[in-house]
Amino acid sequence: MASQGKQKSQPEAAPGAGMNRPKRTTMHDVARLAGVSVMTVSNVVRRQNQTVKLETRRKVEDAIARLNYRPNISARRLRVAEEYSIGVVVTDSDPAFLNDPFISRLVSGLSNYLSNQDYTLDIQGVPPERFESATILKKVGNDALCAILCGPKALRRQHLEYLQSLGQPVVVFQETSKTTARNVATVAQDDLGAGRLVAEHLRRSQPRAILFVRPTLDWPAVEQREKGLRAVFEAEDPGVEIFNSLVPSEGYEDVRAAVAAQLAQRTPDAIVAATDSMAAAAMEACEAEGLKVPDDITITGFNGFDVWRYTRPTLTTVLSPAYEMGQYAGELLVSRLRTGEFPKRNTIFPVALQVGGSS
Amino acid sequence: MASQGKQKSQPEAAPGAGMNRPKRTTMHDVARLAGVSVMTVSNVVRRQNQTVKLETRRKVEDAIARLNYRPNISARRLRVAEEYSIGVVVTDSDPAFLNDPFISRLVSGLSNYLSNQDYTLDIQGVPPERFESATILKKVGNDALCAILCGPKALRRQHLEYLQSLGQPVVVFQETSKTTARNVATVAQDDLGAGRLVAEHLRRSQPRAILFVRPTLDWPAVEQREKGLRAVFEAEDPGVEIFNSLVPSEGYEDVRAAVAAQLAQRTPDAIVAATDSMAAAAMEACEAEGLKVPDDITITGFNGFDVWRYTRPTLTTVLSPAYEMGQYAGELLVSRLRTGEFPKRNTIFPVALQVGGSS
DNA sequence: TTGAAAGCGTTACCAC
DNA sequence: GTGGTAACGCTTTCAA
Repeated sequence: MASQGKQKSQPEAAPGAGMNRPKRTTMHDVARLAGVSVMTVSNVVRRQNQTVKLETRRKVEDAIARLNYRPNISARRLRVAEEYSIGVVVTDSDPAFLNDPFISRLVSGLSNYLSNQDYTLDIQGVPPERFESATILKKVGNDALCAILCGPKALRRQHLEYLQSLGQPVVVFQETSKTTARNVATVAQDDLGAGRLVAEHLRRSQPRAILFVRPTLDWPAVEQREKGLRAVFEAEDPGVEIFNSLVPSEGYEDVRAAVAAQLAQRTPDAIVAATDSMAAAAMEACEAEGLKVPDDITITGFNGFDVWRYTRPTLTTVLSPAYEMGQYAGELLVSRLRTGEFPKRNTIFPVALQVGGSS
Repeated sequence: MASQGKQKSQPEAAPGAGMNRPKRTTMHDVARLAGVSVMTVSNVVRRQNQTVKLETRRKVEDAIARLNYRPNISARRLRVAEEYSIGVVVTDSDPAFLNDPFISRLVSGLSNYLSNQDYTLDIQGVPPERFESATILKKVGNDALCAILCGPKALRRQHLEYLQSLGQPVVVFQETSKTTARNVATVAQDDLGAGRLVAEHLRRSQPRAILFVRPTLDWPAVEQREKGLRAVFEAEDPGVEIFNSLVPSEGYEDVRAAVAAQLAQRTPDAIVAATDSMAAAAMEACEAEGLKVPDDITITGFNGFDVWRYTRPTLTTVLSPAYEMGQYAGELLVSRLRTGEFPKRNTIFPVALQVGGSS
């Protein structure tokens, strides 16, 4: 409607997508205004302050402020052949890939560490079947990569090999097979131990039959949790039967329905769910069957962040150091980039059982 | 232990931080191997396939595969003067800034949309008091920015002005003051309406006193929710008293304690909490006081994603289209970058009341 | 203490 | 259809 007060002189139609993008101020503009050379501006910007006379520096800083100058990071990256940037790929079938509390904490920790080191963080979620087409992997725009992979072991291995072929340092989360590849480090929490902790805890109530509820889509962590759980019972109470309920998704409704169907056939003494939110859904199914938790049936989860507080009874779960793992991955990568070596190849973070009212 | 079979020739110690970084393959390497010029390689890489003879293209693609070549995105960005990248800044006092379900969904939606458009997403969380020092803002590395701002209105305005001064397109989330600045668009959900919806719903149970539980640190959304709530009661039932409980953080324990302290003094008929997780904490405080929800006291939340399902009774809440808002912001920005104009300046997404057992 | 020149890897432009 | 050349904005190097 009303035309804006000030009419900007239209830069002659630039070609293609760049249209209407105002020309950015560069070091040359600053240099011209300050009456110095670009090199001096560069020295000021890069805080090489020993080199620049105070008076000159003031002039330059003044010009920078007047022109609102910010350095072009792509030009710098090109010149110094470093990106000061880390890329994160998450394979997940859920489009809201950041919504998983483990992932959101992991990425938060990583992001904060990297920001403090003046690194940038690029993030991309991708469904497992399209992994190799992730833009972040097709072009070189990061010094190193982080990956959170899901899916069956063979697929994950394939993705991991693809990552290695890129020739960049990579930190892989939650992958349990050790690596000696110079370019790869793994960071995981002790999910095997987590499964064991839950098993040891459950043994006290002497269950005869345990239902393990897990999503169809494999997560490495889920595999490990089941493995740890089974290992303890096989060794200590081989009579205990552990049977699985595979749920097509981790969605609350899917899990609730699957557990309800299972309970209609057969009622175990204990339900071990692969995650806390799945445990909460299982709890609702039990409730609906009139089963009292923990008296008629016990329920436990994994990766406790908040959900365990909300349910009634509260959930027994295993606490995860996800945020710290993210930070640590940042340390590993920055260190790898600076020294040429990962300070540690395979790291496993300990976890802790937290007993709630549900078991 | 065992030394790897193949011994790589060590590139002579490069200076500084770049050490051990292997020299990357460039278009020139590909061109040399394929026996063509760099321009031809460039044309193949950029899919200018009409221009390149099939046979030539095959040769080039072969060389690319053999050398494992990936284009250097910084060089391209510098040359075309576009970043194909969007930056996201989140001000939050919680280091795990992605853990908020609203933010994690918003960013997921944004990220997915941008990935599909071959844009990269940079993300950084920063405490409100250090906003202007966010690396993502200090250098130019994105074509446009997104911001989720918290804190009191004056601070947010200051941050918004700073963003505008950068001269890049910006989408601000959850900011309610309309803007006509050519470089700024706002995307918000109808939190004022959300407050009203809750109020209208509560009126049916004819409360005399309502406790609004909110964090000390202002979020624009929280302001709006309170405003909507109060507006309805002021207009329709002016006798109803609405009093606030300010909680230092959104942490479960803090909220529980604050509400417990409040209840010890005075018991309202209804608690309206600024978010669902705060509502869950409030519910526990009521439980501890022996108050039956919803008979003795009702509880409602906002921004329902999952928490509402977990509590007993389930929470009455207002559903948020966070994921869609993120996607839409992506559309706005890409469109702005392509056409020079935002297709829409201020967008408000509708929300929906979802009645649970808690009210 | 300052500055001139070269070059990072890519693409626009234009000649062949 | 193909390729030579210049330029994007910055930093390294070295000379003044």
